[in-house]
Amino acid sequence: MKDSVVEGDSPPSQLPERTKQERSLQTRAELLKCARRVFARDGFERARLEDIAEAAGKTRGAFYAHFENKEDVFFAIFEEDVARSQKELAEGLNPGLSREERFEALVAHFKSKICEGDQMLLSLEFKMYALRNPHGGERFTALQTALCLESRYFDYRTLLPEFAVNENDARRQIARMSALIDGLALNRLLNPAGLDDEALDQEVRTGVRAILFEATQ
Amino acid sequence: MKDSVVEGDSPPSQLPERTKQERSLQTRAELLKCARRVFARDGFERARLEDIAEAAGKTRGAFYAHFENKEDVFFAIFEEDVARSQKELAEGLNPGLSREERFEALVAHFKSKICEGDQMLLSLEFKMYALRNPHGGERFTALQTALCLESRYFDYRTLLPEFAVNENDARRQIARMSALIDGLALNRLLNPAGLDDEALDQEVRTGVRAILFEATQ
Amino acid sequence: MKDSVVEGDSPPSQLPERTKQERSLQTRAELLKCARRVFARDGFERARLEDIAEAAGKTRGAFYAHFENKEDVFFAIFEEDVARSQKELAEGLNPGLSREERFEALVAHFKSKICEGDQMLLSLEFKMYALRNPHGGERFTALQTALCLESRYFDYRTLLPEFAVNENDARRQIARMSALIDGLALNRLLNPAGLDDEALDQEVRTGVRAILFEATQ
Amino acid sequence: MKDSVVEGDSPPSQLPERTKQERSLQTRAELLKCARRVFARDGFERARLEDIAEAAGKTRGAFYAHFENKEDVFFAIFEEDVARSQKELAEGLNPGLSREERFEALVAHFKSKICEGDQMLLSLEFKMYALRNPHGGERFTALQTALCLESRYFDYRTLLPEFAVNENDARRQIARMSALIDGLALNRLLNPAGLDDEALDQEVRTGVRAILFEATQ
DNA sequence: GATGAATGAGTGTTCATTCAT
DNA sequence: TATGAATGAACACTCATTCAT
Repeated sequence: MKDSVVEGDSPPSQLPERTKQERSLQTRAELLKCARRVFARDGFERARLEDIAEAAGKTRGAFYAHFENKEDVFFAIFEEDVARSQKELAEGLNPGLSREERFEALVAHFKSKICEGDQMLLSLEFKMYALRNPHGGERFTALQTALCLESRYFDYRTLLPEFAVNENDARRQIARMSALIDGLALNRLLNPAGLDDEALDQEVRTGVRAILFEATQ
Repeated sequence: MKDSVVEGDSPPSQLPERTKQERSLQTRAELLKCARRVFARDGFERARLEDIAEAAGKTRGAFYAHFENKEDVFFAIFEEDVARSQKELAEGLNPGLSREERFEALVAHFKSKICEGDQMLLSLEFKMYALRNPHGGERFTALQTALCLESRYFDYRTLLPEFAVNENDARRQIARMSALIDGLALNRLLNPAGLDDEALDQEVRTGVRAILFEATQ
Repeated sequence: MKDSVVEGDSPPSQLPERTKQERSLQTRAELLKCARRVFARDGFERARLEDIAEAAGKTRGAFYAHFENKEDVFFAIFEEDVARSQKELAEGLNPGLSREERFEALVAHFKSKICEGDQMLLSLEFKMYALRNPHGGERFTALQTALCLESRYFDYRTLLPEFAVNENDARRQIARMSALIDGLALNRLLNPAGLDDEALDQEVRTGVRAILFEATQ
Repeated sequence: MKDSVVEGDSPPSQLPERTKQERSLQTRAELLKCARRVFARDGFERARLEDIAEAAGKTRGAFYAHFENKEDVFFAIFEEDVARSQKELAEGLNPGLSREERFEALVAHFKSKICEGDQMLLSLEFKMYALRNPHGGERFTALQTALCLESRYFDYRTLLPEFAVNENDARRQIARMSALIDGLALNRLLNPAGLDDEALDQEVRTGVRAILFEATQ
């Protein structure tokens, strides 16, 4: 809503596009980008397909050439976000790091996520949606899994040996991390003064340290 | 479809009601109770006034006799919830308690809140709504304040001397508590196995202890 | 399309209406009447709810206060028509009639049906719809039954002893009558000159006589 | 969803096709065949051009390379059908036949038409369409004429001397035949049990005999 | 206070048709 | 000839809100 991506309202790039397929992909990408903005700003229910299409300089028809329906884009955004998040984390956690370095990488990753307002707003929206729409389907299950484990692509056990070997314990660690991030992000959005950068840093450090290193938990 | 839900959760008391005013208040209370359920289940946007009225055994007209509009009930629920939460906490924190007892009271309060699914769902919905509707108004500002400080009615400084004297520091403590609760509640709803009662207890204790007693923060 | 009812486009009667319920029933009746015209003129698919509502001097919303959806009115019209047709026939066939008089009553009934253009257009539309939408449901089955037997209300065996005692034979007689009427009506609408009143009379007489009185068939 | 129907009913022949023109004609023919199926199944309004194209293993674009628009294929199908029907009848009625043989040929022709469900469904759809779309145009007039007289190509007076010399009388004979066929076909589709092969045979025979040989009509 | 018929703006979705390639 | 992305008009249906009774 506030911190939307830098290239913001700039019109779809007029670069010389080549093939039909390329233009199609670009259209899809632009629709997706605009959809992200609109969903973040208005929430799933209030978001209007027309707003999305218009923001991308297209019509509603173009939207339906690229997505099945409203829920479809919503999922597409989510999948993109999860994939990107995993990739970023994996890149930050290369195998050679020391224990403290891994900790720092994780803290940095979480802080960066929390500070991207639109991203977190969307993530929270996904979770609320998931809570209220148990109308299944494969894609939805994947959503649930990813939201809980966030580990489809990300082989956490290799990169983060601090994760418990026991599957259930690892699950719990992840749930606690999610809780940490979601809570901080939501309340920082609502009350930036109450959770300034310093407080945020401290909270994330304390929380992550507790989750990663405290054996008993 | 009409009278289906007459005997709701706790049936509208068939006792000989006295004055018109009393019946009116009861109608309002029932509408409010049903609205809470519907909003928790469907979210603000998707909730239908007709569902609310019907669940209370009334019609849309009755609804508008007691509330201005959809947003009005939404706020009314919120105000009721905040007031009740404050009252419960205040009751748990009577002035004679020791430091550890206060800590336990706070932990119990938070755990109980987190475990009431509908309550937290509503609370999260309020916060999402607040984030997206900065369209002011006195009542809305109160909402914001209450959500951040939760202290309109609750004189925290008296009952919880652990709160910082410095206003800003107190604000931060409250923000951190909110983050703790929201995060845990949301992710517990999504993934109950990942945050079972034991994990929850531990998290709340650790979190609250850190916020209350760690001077440096 | 052509021969629509006499009171045609005359505005909804402004008579002093009494109760709320009465006005509601009148609205429903007017919507139904207009829907009949529009469906007859445009067919089910092309008919627009807005046209129907507008013709009745109401808005789309009013339509949905009285009918579930487009299919619902369609069925409602059909049910009304079947009932009326049965009633008319039953009235024409009082028990004291002679064999020839019964024959004449039947002939008159069929000729009158065939000559009501809108009515037959609708009836044909129903049948085409039934052929293409086997998506069941109780109401639809009733439609099918009524279309085939047209005998839910009409006790044909009592009033028309010429009907076969054997259920299957009676079914066949009814099917043949339907074929007679539908064929004549459709082709008369298409080519009035080819099936003028005289030819129609002759065809109906010959057809009905064959179906009623020829034992071997 | 894309290539699902490639091998359709009779698969597009994979034989080495020669010229571009031949392939074009084949595409057109396949589109036409698929269009017939789709129109018969869904009716004119509900039929989707995409379904037609897809069934032929082509895209919408190919459709528009061969037909003006939706109505255009619809007419093209109709014209093909009328031509084929005339041809079949003419082949069955070679000049040397006796009066009874001509009768039998006619009966056989009609029975065969009635029993081809899709064909009759389409024919009925054409007639309903014609009734509702008097928006002229040359082609449409031809449609009307053909539907009424079915005699553009078929010189009935030569092959069927039973047809009246008087133009109007002949017109009536044709109208009655159409009514006979349409009625039987429609009600047989709706209620196959009520009009089984035997009943159908009898009806057609009686009807055709009356139309052909009864002087007074 | 309560009813419920009616309003009317709003929105997701469909689909015939066009057009650059 | 054929593709398929894009258009844009159309339309069924929803629902918060009003108001006469």
